[in-house]
Amino acid sequence: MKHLQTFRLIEAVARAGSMRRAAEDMNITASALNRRVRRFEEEFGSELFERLPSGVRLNPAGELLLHHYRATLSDLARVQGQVADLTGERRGHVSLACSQALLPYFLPEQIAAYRAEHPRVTFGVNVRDRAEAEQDLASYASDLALVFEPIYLVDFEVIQIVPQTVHAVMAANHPLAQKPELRLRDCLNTPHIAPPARFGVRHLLDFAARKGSRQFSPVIESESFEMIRHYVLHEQMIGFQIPIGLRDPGDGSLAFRPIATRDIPAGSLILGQRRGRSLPVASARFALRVAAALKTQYGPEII
Amino acid sequence: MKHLQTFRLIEAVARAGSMRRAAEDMNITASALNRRVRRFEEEFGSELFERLPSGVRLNPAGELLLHHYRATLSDLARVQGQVADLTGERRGHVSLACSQALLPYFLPEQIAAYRAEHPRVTFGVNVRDRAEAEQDLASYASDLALVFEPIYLVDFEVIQIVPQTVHAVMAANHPLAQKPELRLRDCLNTPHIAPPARFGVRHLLDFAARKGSRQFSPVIESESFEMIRHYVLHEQMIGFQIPIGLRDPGDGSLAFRPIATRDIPAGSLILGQRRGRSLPVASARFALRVAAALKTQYGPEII
DNA sequence: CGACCCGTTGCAAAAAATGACACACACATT
DNA sequence: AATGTGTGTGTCATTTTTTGCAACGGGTCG
Repeated sequence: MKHLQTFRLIEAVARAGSMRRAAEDMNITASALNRRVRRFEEEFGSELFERLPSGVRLNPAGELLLHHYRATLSDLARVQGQVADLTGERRGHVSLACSQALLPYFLPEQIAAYRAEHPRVTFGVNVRDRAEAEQDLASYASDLALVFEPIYLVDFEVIQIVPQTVHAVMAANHPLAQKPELRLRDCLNTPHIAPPARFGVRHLLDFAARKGSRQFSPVIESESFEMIRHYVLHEQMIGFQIPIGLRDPGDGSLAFRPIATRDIPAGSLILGQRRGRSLPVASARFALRVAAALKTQYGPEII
Repeated sequence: MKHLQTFRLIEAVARAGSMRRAAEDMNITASALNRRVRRFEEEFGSELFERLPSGVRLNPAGELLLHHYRATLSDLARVQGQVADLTGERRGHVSLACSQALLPYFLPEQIAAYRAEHPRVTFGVNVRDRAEAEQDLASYASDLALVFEPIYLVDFEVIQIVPQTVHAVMAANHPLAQKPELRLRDCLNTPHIAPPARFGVRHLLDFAARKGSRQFSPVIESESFEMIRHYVLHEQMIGFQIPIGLRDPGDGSLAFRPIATRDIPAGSLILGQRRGRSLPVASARFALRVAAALKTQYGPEII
């Protein structure tokens, strides 16, 4: 949209931290860029940047304006989606921030099913930890977030929430695989592999261990849930994951068992959006579908 | 704001119903206007108008876009208000739609008090009946609405609500002025003057009369509450008004008495805004003040 | 001090928007 | 049927706006 060009430039300047660099990024001269910014500032009635010897930085007014721009952009996308709806062709773009556990099974299934109905809708999947996901929503970088145990919940509007019990993942021949349900002490007393503290599963584990005056001390820490899932096949060790990220591979190699909820209470997997925002049509529809799937597959027990 | 010029033109075309007329309104030629509209339509990806032999009319896509424009405009005004706040000078504009009863005493006092603190804030007061007020909010023509007995309440967010008992207004020497409280039958049995059906007070009167199998039939119908208030001084007749629009002139000429709430239940005077909208700073502050004043002066009895 | 990067400005060239006019078409009046 | 008036839309010269280039002043770092 051409009428937003000035905003795009301002955003580029804010991102680059320098007029000249931004000018290069946007393929215009520094002088042209500078004059557009100055002209806009005059019209707007306030400077947008602090001019430092080393470059520029957004001042509070600039922050506010940039926020307005992002909100405007988002609303315009929504309108264009609705218009596309009117003309019959469902197109659009869905961007979502999600936890790793959703990647192997749940999200591919959901996206594929949605795209089977609406082939012109494109997707952007951003893997984010709990904190990043909410920041993504706040900056309009993602329309939706699907995260396990989000943190702040400010400006975060819950669309659907389902409980997820922490499961231990291990090789099928692991001794603990005999028991139908594991206790926390079983896990702490055997070598284990887990993600770092910023992930929801680890957070629950740490918290539960501290509560029992124990310490959770993994032999291996890995950011990749996929690596954890595979590693337990190579060494007698247990990993951790939530049910939505687990499925029996069918070859009998992998086993997973729930950990007693009296030791570790079930965590919440939450689908949400930025509070008060009207999502683009495609994102809103996809959110409905995901919410329904979550409820069907993992609801409706009370948390 | 220059970057919204195209939207302004589109709005003008929609309003005028004709390119040429809109061009004249906006002081450009029809060809220039036409090209801007066409160019935008192409960029936007959809036509905005139905081209009829007699002119143009917004199509659904155009309606959606225009709504986006108004929302954008409103948000930009809010941002500018916040920026003005940052720089210390409180300026801005408050537009509100209100019922007539607020005009003689309540609003002038409130606005004057507010402007005493913030002289750079300007006001737009639009007198609207119950239906129009809500439409004003929906189209962003007014930031706030202060109306008696609003109708639809869709997309209407209540900020403050206070009860208002219908009062009879009459000359001090009117026989009914002897009683401390009037019954509905007293009113129906004496000549009366009232506003038309679209006003809240009349609505309550009609409704109450029908309920008692009577009919409310005023001798004079007037849209002007001021005229009603003055007319009862010239002829032995009773008019109707809510307390917020009444004050003893001090010369003993006018009397007003409540009508028993078991005959006519108290109506609601409601301060509200468009649902989900973030108001400009000035409007939000003014709303807070008005809400507090309403609560102090007419609350907090339960309705 | 010189080299470098920063934002900013003057001026001429390029690009975009505009105004004036002509055209095709639909409808109402003559 | 002819005419007149309204509509939207093209064409082209003209005006306005924007841009690129080069230069300037000021700050920082080696």
